Amino acid sequence: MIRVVLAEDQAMVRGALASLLGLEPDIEVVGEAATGQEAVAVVLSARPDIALLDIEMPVMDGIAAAAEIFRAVPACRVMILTTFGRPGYLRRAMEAGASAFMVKDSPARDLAAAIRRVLAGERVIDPVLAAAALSAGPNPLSRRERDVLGAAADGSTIGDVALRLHLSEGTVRNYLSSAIQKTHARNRIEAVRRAQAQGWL
Amino acid sequence: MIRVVLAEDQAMVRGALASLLGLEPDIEVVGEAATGQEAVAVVLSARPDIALLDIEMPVMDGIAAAAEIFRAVPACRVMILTTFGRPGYLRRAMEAGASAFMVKDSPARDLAAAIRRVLAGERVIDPVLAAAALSAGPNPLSRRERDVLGAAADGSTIGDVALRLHLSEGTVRNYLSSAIQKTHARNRIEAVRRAQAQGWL
DNA sequence: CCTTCGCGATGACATTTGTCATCCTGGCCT
DNA sequence: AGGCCAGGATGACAAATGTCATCGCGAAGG
Repeated sequence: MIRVVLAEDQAMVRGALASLLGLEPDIEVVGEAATGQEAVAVVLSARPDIALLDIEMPVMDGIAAAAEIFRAVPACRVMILTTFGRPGYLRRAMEAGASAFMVKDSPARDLAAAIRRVLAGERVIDPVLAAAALSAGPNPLSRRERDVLGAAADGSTIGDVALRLHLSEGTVRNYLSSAIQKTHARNRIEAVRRAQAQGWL
Repeated sequence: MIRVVLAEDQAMVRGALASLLGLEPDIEVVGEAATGQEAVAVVLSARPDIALLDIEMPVMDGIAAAAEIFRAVPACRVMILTTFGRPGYLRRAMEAGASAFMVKDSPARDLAAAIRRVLAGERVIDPVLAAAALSAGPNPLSRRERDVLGAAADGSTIGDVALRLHLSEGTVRNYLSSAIQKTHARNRIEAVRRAQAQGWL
């Protein structure tokens, strides 16, 4: 039996995926989690063969959880299953030691197949996404540029961001300006959208 | 047997939900769709007892599909199952004739139960959301304010929006300004976020 | 050792944005 | 007929935003 731990924050989707995997005769869901933190804990106690993680989760996101599981339980293969096929996500997932990266709009039948392939030692990566990630290149934003852009994403004014990050307003403006240029955007909002679409941020 | 048509754009989630419902002895999934348009067509040909619709779908969203199904196939009860519990969504779904509104982070077991209750003639509405919708009140934005705010949501400049909507720049600024005030926001970006969070837009 | 680069800051500047008062139009309601 | 309101427009003005040049500092890296 292939023992799987499932992490996904939307309970109904989590339950549905569990029932989907339950249909497979050789797969068994031995644990569920709603946050990344919970996922790490469950994997530590259940010691599954596979950890199937969503990325968008509260408390700790799936990529951070992947890194932690990869470090603490090397015997457990980590698979990422996510809504948004963003090149930056794929890159970061691979760096975190994930063995697979797939998106939720591929067919349901592919999931079990991917699990078996991963267990056989293969790496499974959505081919469309792999191409996109390669052509997109790495994240051009510096650490600070990401921080500032991220802090401005919710509509905060420059003053707010400066306060929150303990920076001068002028400095915030400068980082924002360079982020705008690096993303080829025309203003802050476009820069945020572009960065999010690429999985930088 | 309760005959259900399932509309959801993410194939894997759709398949997983189908398998979840397949576990119920008295429920049968007789059709699936990935867009609202497809959902209407499938319901017209399959004549199910229940149409279970996601809201965020391409081509035609779930609310528009709900209205169309309610009009064309009154015997079919429409249920909305969505990621985002936004008060405005609930309100619009009810106006479109939906019999149920639930969010994907309630437990998986609730889904089949809700289907049975709807078929028994009940209306099923997430209680937390119902309270939020009542306290939030109706959408304060006028038709035009929504258009303009929606067109500005992707980071377009005022000039872009004016061009796209065939308005003068000054007019766009005025509508944007009043939308900002009605949403109690401090700038365009906050206004967009607030409006989206409420399900106006 | 010298260069480069990231971080942080300042000051100046042109644009964009948000706000307000005001005007015109055509429905709609009484 | 008169009043009211939404849509559309203009012009003026203050505030926020985006850009640029320039400076200092310290950590790599040749």
